[in-house]
Amino acid sequence: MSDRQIEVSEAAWRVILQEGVDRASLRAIAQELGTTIGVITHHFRNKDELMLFVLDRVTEKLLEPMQALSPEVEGIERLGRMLAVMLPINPDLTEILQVWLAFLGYAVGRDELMQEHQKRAAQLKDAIAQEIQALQAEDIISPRINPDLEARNLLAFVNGLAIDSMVQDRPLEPEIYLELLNRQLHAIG
Amino acid sequence: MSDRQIEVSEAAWRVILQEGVDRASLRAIAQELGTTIGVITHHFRNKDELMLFVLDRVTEKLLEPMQALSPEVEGIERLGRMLAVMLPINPDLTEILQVWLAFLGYAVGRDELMQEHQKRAAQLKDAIAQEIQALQAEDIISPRINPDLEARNLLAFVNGLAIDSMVQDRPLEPEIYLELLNRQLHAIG
DNA sequence: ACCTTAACATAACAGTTGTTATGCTCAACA
DNA sequence: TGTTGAGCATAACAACTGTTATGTTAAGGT
Repeated sequence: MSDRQIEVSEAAWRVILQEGVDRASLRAIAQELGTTIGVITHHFRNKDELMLFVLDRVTEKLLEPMQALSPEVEGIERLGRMLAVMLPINPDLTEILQVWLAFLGYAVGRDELMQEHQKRAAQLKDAIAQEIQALQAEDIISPRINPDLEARNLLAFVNGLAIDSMVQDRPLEPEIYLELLNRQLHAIG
Repeated sequence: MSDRQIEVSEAAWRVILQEGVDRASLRAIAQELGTTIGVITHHFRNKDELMLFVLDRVTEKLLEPMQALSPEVEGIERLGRMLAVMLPINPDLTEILQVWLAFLGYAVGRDELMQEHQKRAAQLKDAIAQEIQALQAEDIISPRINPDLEARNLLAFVNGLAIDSMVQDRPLEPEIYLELLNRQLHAIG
């Protein structure tokens, strides 16, 4: 994972946002980078490898802030914060979610790529489920609920809100997204 | 909207599911149809028009069962049924949702196409919001909640469940999706 | 019998795609 | 000083893209 690879992937990132995944050709990416395709072919075996690299960066950008959460944040609020990093509440997150959605749609009809999504979704789900279990151990959440199911439920909700922000003509105010998320958490705690 | 146009769009539908939107070329669609591309070019001005036609069919297949709901079904159950037609609880719906997701991802970086999605999403949202208002008029739902916001909230949830069924390695049981939806409805009623 | 038109098939078009091979340049090292 | 390799540019490749023009065929109407 060299610096140059990251630069290339970020050029690809921008092309995907502006033109769409399927139109993110090597030449278009190279142009966005301000070079020729030689740079890309030198740093990546082929296009698929580059695309997977970009997808990796999407996952990173979502998982990182989750794992970087201060240990001071505890209880239900911690769970809320973990989920809030997937909410379309600032331009950065909106970008990430757009690229994620582009890749997800791109994976329909591409079984191998869809499996990659499943791997990453499983990671996310496990992280949330684990946190729920921790909260159960602290008697903050009822032991009767199923951590795995609840994690999927919550992730479905934040994913849905991400889509909402793109398909509704205007996204809701950030505070409202957060409020809706809190309502979900309240239903558990 | 001739019969032949529908046949072509359904061939396109199948190619999208099996190969992906971006790989649904005119030649691939014609082959799936068992003809040559002459059929397509004769019945559609260009490819974009065909694609929009397919997108229309996605919306139809979601809105139709919503509007076809028997007037006997009333109250909260009616709202639930309206939303349940977007749940990944049978193969047909799973197909529809996959094509929808493929198109949605395809729309990232294509502003015109994204606006089409927004139009259709607005239709859906209005239908749900209207039903909520009706329930408020019948004193079944608190007048304090915002129909529009609640409609977006509920749609986000069912959309999220649709995504869940694709990115999690195994979809949940149909009854569980329905149960999760019911929980959402309970939080309102 | 003649004309028209719908419904295709076929072919050619210029443009774009990812991949591969080859060549260049310059810094690091022996 | 000579050699090696990384980093990149350039060019050529066959395969594929949507669009358009031009046939062909058969049915319907007059």
